[in-house]
Parts: sequence; C-alpha cells; structure tokens
Amino acid sequence: MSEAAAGGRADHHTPGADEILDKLRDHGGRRTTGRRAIVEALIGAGREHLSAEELAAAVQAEHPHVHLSTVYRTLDALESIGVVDRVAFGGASAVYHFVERAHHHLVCTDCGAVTEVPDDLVSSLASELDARYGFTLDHPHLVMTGRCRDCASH
Amino acid sequence: MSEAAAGGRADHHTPGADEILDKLRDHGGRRTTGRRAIVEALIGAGREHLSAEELAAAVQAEHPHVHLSTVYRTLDALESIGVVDRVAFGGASAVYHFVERAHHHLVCTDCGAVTEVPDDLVSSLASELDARYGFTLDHPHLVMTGRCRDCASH
DNA sequence: CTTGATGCAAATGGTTTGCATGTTT
DNA sequence: AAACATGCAAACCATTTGCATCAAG
Repeated sequence: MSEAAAGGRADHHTPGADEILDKLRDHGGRRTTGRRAIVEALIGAGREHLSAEELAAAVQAEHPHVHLSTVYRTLDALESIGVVDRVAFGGASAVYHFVERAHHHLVCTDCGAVTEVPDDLVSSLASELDARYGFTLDHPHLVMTGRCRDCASH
Repeated sequence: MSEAAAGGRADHHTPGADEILDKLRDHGGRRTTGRRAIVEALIGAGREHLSAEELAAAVQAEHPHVHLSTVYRTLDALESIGVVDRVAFGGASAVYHFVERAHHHLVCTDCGAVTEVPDDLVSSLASELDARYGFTLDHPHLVMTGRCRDCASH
C-alpha cells in the first residue's frame, strides 16, 4: 500500500496532500487552504472512516472558519476524481476514506463498527451475480450490514 | 397498477390481512381500518417493493384520510413483529415488502431497480465472513449496490 | 479579471415526533 | 374508561443549494 498516501508513518513532510491537491487542480479545481486542511485531516485519520461532520470538527480545530458545507463540497470533488470513497448505509451519515486497495465494508448494525473486507473475498459472489442477473456489484463501494463479532455474542 | 389491492388470484377471502392484523393485535396492537388498508395494499403489491410514499398513495386511493405518518408507523409496527422487511440503502427512500423466503437485494445505483437474490447465493460469502471476521451478515436484510443489466450496458 | 471556492442561511427530502383527538378493546 | 392509533404540523438530520463575496489562476 502506498505508504505515502496511506501511511501511518512515512510522513516526513506531509503525506500526499500535495499530490491530491495537484490532482484536484488537474481537474480544473483550485488549491485552497481549506482544501489542504481537509485533505490533511483525512490523511491524518489514517484508515479510519470519518463522517463529514467528524472531518469538519477535525479541520475546524485548526481552521475554525472552514464550513461544513465546504467539507461536503470538497469530499464531493475528491470523490468525483476517484480519490475518496463515500460509504453510505441506510439512514446514518456516510463515512469517507481514501481509496487505496479495493475493499468492501461490513457495517455492524448494533455498534456501527466498520470492518474492511478485501475485494477478492467478494469476487466470486460478484461474478455469480453478474452471470445470473447481469448485475455488476459496486466494486469499491459495497456495504454489507450485519453484526460484528462483539455484538453477535450478546 | 395493483388492480389487485387484494391480488389477482388466490384471494378467496382476503389474502393474509386478517392473519397479519391478528398478529399485530397479539402484540398489543389494534385493528383499525387504516391498518387493514395498509396491509391490503402491501399484499396487493405482490412482490414489488414499495416505498412508504407509494404505499400511502395506494392506500389513499381508497382511504384518502390515511396519513403518510400512519403508514410509517404501521410499517414500523409490522417490521418490529417481523412481518415486513425494510430495505434501506444510502440516501434514497426505503422500500418495504413482506418477509417471505430469505432473500437479499441488489439495488441499481442508476435506475433504482431492486432485484431479489435468493439467500443461498450469498451463503458461502456469509460463512466466509463469519469465519474470517466473526461477522454475521444480516440475513434477510442485505442490500448490495451496483448497476443492473440495463444500466450497465450504457 | 475570470472562474472556481467559500461562508452563510435557507431549502431539501425522507422519516420521526408531540399533541390533541378519535377509536378499539 | 384506558390504551392505543391517527391527523396534522412541526421537528429532525444529513446533505445540498442559492447567492453574494472572496481568492486562485
């Protein structure tokens, strides 16, 4: 995994914020301090999946003027250039994270915990669904609900 | 549409409305005309998955006074006694249907079409997830997103 | 100086809730 | 009567949008 973009370490200067902002600019976007702050906060979250509100809170610790709607707009922009993945499951707020390797999500309906599942675990089901129904599963966006180990034992 | 409201066939008296209302009453609920109308409309929908609003519209054709919030409350009640299944996927409105055999749902992110998938297709993935993560997939509630045959070909 | 980004407030849309009233048991 | 259901309006909550302003290119 690209330790730079993903890293929990290897952040000598600033992980991949610049690269991401560059990508944004390549798509006609602009580099702003707000966006940098948002990207950095998202990088800082490591592999945690944050909601827009949590991300806004993190950003606002340093940049109090950055508005929640800006966070949403920036996440939208990042999602549309394929840098960020939005994970939405019924009702509750969506969470966002960087797209690294393809993976799916198990969301516990009790405690809300999100577990990542590598894509290959799902691929045979995916081809089955394709063969039988012509249905193409969302590859990096699949969200499956159920109960996690802890909650299941109650 | 449902010129049935009570089914095109196999409805000698009234499908299962009474049984369902009985179940509701067994759980401390009351039989009201509104609830009967809602249950009948849901039965009339056959295996279509309706949103609360669609259901309300269907009911209101005959009983204009039945309010949308009553539909929601009734669906809640029916869900909590295990008679109906609510299928919610990010953002859009949830759809409801009777719990018959266990099945999952493929929701097309383009056109919103809902395809049913028998449980057995998913069971090997389910046991895999259980074995690896101790995660118990929601059995009759799984919602998977992607693109249906029609939309995928665009 | 043009186009995109932002803050803010207000709108959205699906769903839920408080309340006073009407019904079922 | 007591407990529950209902209509209605208003509240909710995550997200989106209109608009005037601001800043990046």
